[in-house]
Amino acid sequence: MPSNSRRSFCPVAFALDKFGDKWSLLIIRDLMFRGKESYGEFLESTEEIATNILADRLKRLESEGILTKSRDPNNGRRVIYHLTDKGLDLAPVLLSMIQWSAKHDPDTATPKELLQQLDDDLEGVIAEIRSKAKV
Amino acid sequence: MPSNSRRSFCPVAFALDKFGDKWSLLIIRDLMFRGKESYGEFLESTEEIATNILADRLKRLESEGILTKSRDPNNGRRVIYHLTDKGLDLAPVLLSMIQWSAKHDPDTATPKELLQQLDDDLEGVIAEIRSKAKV
DNA sequence: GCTAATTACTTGTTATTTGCAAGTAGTAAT
DNA sequence: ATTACTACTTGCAAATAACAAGTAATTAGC
Repeated sequence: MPSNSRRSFCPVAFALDKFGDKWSLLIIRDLMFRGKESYGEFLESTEEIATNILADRLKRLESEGILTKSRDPNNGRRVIYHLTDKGLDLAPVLLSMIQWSAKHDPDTATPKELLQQLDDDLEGVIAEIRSKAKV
Repeated sequence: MPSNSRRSFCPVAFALDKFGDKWSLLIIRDLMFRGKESYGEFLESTEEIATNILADRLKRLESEGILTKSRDPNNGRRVIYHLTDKGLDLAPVLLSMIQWSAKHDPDTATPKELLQQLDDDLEGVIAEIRSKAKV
């Protein structure tokens, strides 16, 4: 995106332009929390993203440097996606959204233990996410 | 929204369904950080939201309990909007987005002092936002 | 009280994006 | 060589957003 097409130089607008839609953060969630890494796995999520939208978002997120695309060395027809450091830096955004929803959605699926962990040691949770991703 | 129309019970999906579009968080930003409170002030922001979209988002955010609508007691033709506690609880989400953009957008407009404050005393910044809103 | 100016929207139309269904292409297994 | 698997692409209809214009309620000035 050329810089003269930006809506503004506001950091909130910048972030929204990168992942501010109904699907991008769900893909990032799948990568960050659920160990998913392939196209087919993303399609299986209960929110049921459309296949063309998934392809589009993966392309955009890759071009923004939030994730990377590569071949699975064990299965040449499988493409695997991973979060970059830039993508992993979104952990605090996701985690604060999870905390907000846990507080305001009576039917949230978040386990109480994770919420406790987030309250007690947010940095530790983030470090754990990073260390799992580094494998 | 009836609970059977939910995409899932994932907290990330819940949050995205409430404010996961290109405009909602910019309105919340204006309320939270810029002291804006009226329709006309929101329209003035540099991102140039369309007037029908603004009306729609204000209605949605109000119905979700994120903001409230009232008449300005000093000017009866002016409607003023304020964040509820539920809306103020989004401060960590906004602030983590600001931190992410500050790190990854070379042209970000965020002042260095605020970034330092966020690193040093995030809770203090959030408390300040709350206290300013309580007026 | 009448007129003009403010402020907050609504409405109608066009452009863009999404969602759905189907099809294509490269790689692997047999 | 054939079939299956995996990752997409394409075409079309529906929904959403953007743009331009108009309406309604309130206030301020005369």
